[in-house]
Amino acid sequence: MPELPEVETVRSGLAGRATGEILESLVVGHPGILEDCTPRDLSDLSGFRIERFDRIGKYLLVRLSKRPALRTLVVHLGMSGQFTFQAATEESVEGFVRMPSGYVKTKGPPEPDRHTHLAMGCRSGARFLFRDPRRFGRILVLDGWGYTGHPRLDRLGPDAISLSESALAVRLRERGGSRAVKAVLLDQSVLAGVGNIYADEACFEARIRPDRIASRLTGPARTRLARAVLAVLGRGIANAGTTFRDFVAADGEAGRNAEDLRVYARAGEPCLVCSRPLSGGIVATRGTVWCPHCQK
DNA sequence: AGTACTACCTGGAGGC
DNA sequence: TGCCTCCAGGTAGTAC
Repeated sequence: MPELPEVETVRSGLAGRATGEILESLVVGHPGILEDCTPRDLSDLSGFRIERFDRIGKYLLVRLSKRPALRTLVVHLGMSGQFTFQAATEESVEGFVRMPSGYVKTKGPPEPDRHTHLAMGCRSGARFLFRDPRRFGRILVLDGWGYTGHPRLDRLGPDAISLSESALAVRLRERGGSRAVKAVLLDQSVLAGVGNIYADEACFEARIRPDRIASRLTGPARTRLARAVLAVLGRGIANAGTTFRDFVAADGEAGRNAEDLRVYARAGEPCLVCSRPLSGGIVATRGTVWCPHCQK
């Protein structure tokens, strides 16, 4: 679901197309997705210009300015969140786009529906939509442009792909503790950005059982794990994210990484290395898949 | 302090 | 066909 590679795919897609837009009308559908802010705080962003898009872990940070004021719109996609952008030139009517040849069905961003919890119209006529059927996503408005300033952000460890392989290995040693390797990878205060899919993929690539106690890993195993984390996240970004059901990039396109996954959602199917059946179970309260032969 | 577990939420899949 | 139950999972909060 939206983990670091998916959020990075959204961020880079927006950075290229939506930077410079000026917000005009901000309409909240379901206030439950707002955290520590009100619909009024959102509508007060009218007139702010989008200066850049940043990301830390699974959080998208939309940097806004108006005269001396700086704000950050923080977006977390939860499990099923979609944050899409439709440029003014892509005039659409109920799922259709007007082209020179007439109206044609669009494969682009979704149209507003009962799962659309925030719509942001821009002065240019462009539009952002935040859609999230399961409503695990959250939106916050913060003063300033920091990477801290709210408990959610203050708790985060370093962004996973901001670390070198050796720094990541050190981090895993210092913050490993007496819990499963998978629990450590999922702990956003250790490392920000890894979720259930990439945790399983990283453990497989490092040939480490996800239920191994982290503090008992050898040095070489930690190094393999650090390398694997960076590798699987890098592949995910290169493939524009993993789409199982809901994830789409800012332009509405699905990611291509699902076909590159080696263990996630493949319990019972043959291991791509040894051909023995993959095991499935619960580790750190999450559905987990691993190869009992290849991962020790 | 560190670790473990549950509530939140909905759509889709599977059983009968 | 339709109803029911179960499952997915990121995070905060609570329990131990």
